[in-house]
Amino acid sequence: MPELILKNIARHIALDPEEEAYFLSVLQPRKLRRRQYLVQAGEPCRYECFVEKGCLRQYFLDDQGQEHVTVFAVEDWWISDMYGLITGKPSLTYVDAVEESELLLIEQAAFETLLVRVPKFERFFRILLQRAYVANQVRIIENLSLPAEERYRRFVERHPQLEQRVPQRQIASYLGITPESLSRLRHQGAKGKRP
Amino acid sequence: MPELILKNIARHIALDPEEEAYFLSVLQPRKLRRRQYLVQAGEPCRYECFVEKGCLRQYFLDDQGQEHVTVFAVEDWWISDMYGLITGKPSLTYVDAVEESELLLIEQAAFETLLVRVPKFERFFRILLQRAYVANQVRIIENLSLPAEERYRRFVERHPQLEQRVPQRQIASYLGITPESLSRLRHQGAKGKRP
DNA sequence: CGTCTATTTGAATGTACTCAAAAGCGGTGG
DNA sequence: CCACCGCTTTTGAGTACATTCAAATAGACG
Repeated sequence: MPELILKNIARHIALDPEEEAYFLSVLQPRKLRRRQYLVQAGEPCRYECFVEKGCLRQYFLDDQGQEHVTVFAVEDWWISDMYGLITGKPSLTYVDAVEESELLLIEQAAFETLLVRVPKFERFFRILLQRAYVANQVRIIENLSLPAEERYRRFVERHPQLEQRVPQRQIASYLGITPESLSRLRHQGAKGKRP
Repeated sequence: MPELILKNIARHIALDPEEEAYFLSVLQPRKLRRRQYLVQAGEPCRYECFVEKGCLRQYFLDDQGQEHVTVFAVEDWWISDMYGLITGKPSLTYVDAVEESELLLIEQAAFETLLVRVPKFERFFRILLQRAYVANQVRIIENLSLPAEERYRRFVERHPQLEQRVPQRQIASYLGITPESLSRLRHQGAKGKRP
């Protein structure tokens, strides 16, 4: 069944049959209901996670208890609390389901073992991380240099699906603006078209 | 001589003597004067770069021709145009020297070969990238959730050295504010202490 | 249906910005 | 050594965009 994840991996490395079998044996399927947590901040238990179906979000709470969404992950994406996964320390972030989702998890210890037993995965995750790094650089750049309206425009352009699936409140959080501001942007932006 | 880079690497992987010798043979020492470019946007030539001494900055130009600093790299840090390095396409960013600097470069092709011939480096750069990823996530979070003054406070806290070595103009750019605003922050922040 | 949360709208506020000009600093050449 | 030039930093005034607080409306879920 896990066609999707194998295709995802095949984009960057080629597994022989044994490696593939071993990899599949490491995966833990899991379903998540809307609003259900995969990871909670402060919790020691962590996974590398691949989304087969549905949509997850990652967020953290600031000093005032405000939520800030850092990542959305839809089908064919990887998501995890990278900090927790690397350091073994308690997570800094929460990950929960935006909608009913089907996941494939790799438990932290199994993840480390996988990297040792099939070193090709070192390469695979390095490439994944490089892309994530570049994407984050671009996001930092855009957050700093673009007005909110333009950031919103680009967000919709890049994630046409998400616009419909995720509450505006959370998109506003991802963009770093208040829900009120996003609401105004959306309506003013539409109007501005006629002279 | 290149003690520093070997110690840097030894933090995550252990090289045997041959591997070490090969690695050293790949390094190209280079000195850079103040304001001299290592990489220019649009240029196809790219390196993975380790800073032995001095300080580099990475930045890009937006549509209006404004500079935006994305990274400072001092001694014992790695810096590169990751986008160019991954994709082989022309760089999106500029990298130049803030002060007289001594670098160790790995040319792009040599870098790919290194990863193949000494796969331990896949691991090394994966770990490096994981840390960079987390740092970028934190930066995104802070840019979105903290007022400029607090961002400045934390920047100084984390990079006490840079405060002295880099023009305020560039720090302002890194923080995503205008030089005027940074100047005001610095002076108001100091005053606010007495009732 | 009723409750709870999300979204919209309004009014007042504030933070950071733009534009403009003065002051400071460093380097260069007469 | 001093005078000048260019660039950075500071300071001031007016402005704009996004925020906060508050309240009304709309939607979703049990």
